[in-house]
Amino acid sequence: MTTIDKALTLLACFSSEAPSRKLTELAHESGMSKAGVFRYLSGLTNAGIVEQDPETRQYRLGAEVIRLAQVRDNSFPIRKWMRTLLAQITDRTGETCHAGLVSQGRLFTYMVNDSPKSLQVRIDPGINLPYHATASGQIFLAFASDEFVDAQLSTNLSAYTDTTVTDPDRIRDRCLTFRQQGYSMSEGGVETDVISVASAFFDAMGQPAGTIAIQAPAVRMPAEMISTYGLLLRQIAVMATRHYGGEVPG
Amino acid sequence: MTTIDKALTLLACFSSEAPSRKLTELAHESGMSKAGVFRYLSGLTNAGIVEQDPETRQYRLGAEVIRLAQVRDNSFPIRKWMRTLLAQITDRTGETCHAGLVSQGRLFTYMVNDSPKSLQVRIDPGINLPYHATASGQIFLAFASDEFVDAQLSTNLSAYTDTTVTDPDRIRDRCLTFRQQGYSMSEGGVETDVISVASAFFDAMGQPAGTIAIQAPAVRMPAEMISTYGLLLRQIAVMATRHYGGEVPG
DNA sequence: AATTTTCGTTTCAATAATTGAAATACTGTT
DNA sequence: AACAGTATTTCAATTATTGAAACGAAAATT
Repeated sequence: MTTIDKALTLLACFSSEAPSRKLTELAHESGMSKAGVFRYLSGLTNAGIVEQDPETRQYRLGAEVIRLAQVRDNSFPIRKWMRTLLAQITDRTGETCHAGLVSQGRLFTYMVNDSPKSLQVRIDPGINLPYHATASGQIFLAFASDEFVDAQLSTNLSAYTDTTVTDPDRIRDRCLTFRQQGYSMSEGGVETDVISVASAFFDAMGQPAGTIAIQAPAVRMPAEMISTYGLLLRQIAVMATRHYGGEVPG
Repeated sequence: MTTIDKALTLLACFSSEAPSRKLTELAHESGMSKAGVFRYLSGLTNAGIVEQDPETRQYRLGAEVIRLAQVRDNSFPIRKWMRTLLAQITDRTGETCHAGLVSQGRLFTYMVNDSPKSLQVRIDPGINLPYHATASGQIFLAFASDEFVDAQLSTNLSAYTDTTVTDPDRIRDRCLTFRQQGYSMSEGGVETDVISVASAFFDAMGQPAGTIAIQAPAVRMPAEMISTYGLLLRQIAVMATRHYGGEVPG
């Protein structure tokens, strides 16, 4: 492992759930020495990738990552067409929807389109989507490589609610069905009384690149609506695959 | 200079103007050996910060920077209130406006709000704003430290149009006036027939952190309107400073 | 107000990684 | 088929990285 790798693994420690981190915390979490982490953070700070809060001395991501994200989006524009696709979904369903993207093996909400209704599911961009407990995560697993699925399901699968499925074998079973259907559903996987439905879009090698999902209060989601929404999402996801320059497998 | 510093300076080579770069190109531009640049890019690729186009073998920024930017925005939310401020500007003026942010000494467009009119100035987020040739850049210089101004004005100042001011001393003069006014203006600095007006917002140490600007076709910008818009932008920028947790100097 | 604890930062000699020139592999072109 | 332009890999000399421990500063506790 090179110095650069070590420095950059620190970036994985920053998430929406824990956006500001103390040095000691980072040292523990990454298993590296305090002195080393300090030096790595100094380097990242020089580049503007992270910055240190002058008051709390905690480290957080810096303004440079914003510039880089804009540049990325100009060179590989997803935002532009994704916005349109999500708008179509909310128009037709009246529900909150989001697009998930995978990076470094982690699936996160890339873009969210809020429902106009007053009772709505609230979700922010940049949130991690656990594979085993979300519709997005499961449809992703359904099309991912065996090694990837094994890696994900061999970690500790937290039960966010009473109804979270945490048994790896049951998840594998469900994913088989989801793959055939082309869409997945999850009831109360992360939060009770929330049902979500998701479909995946693919890259040029036919590997899943991201997901598109609807999240709605369970009371607005009778069984027949789930399949209707699922088919809609599958259609939209095909368009996403096309925009992405990808290929739907099989 | 540490290995990390060297690897991360490569990131500065990626911009909206040149989002995809060849290895050899990067080696030349950064003045580092080809082998070194290759290793650095490998590290950055492992972390998902950059990725290589499988066809052209060119390097571009990766999906991880998008996740990082979302996390940054959740921990230090500028987007949320900036959107509202820019909307107010376009509502009141009918013109395209943008917010600029500084990172690593470079000012770039952070957010753009398009004019509803059919004749409008087109500008994308993530574009570099040259200090000497834009209204945003000049109002930033007007409040920046002497060292910063010296550094910026001692580089080659390109003339984008016939009317671009490239004489450092004249720029310094203009900045003095702009500082007193609290807003700047630039006529045809980057593109002919475009006038822009800008104001700055500040961080907790009273240093300029970013800018807010209007860009309009020159034909819609008589002299008296420039000062009206300038005063509006100054007001809005004060609000931005407050949201940012900063302090207006003087 | 004094003490303890916690955390960030610096130091330094042993160690292990980085370094770049040159060779090699690859890709598309003449 | 040879060529030109790139991207990778190799390898021994060199140089930076390494982490334990010391230090300093701030916060929490007594």
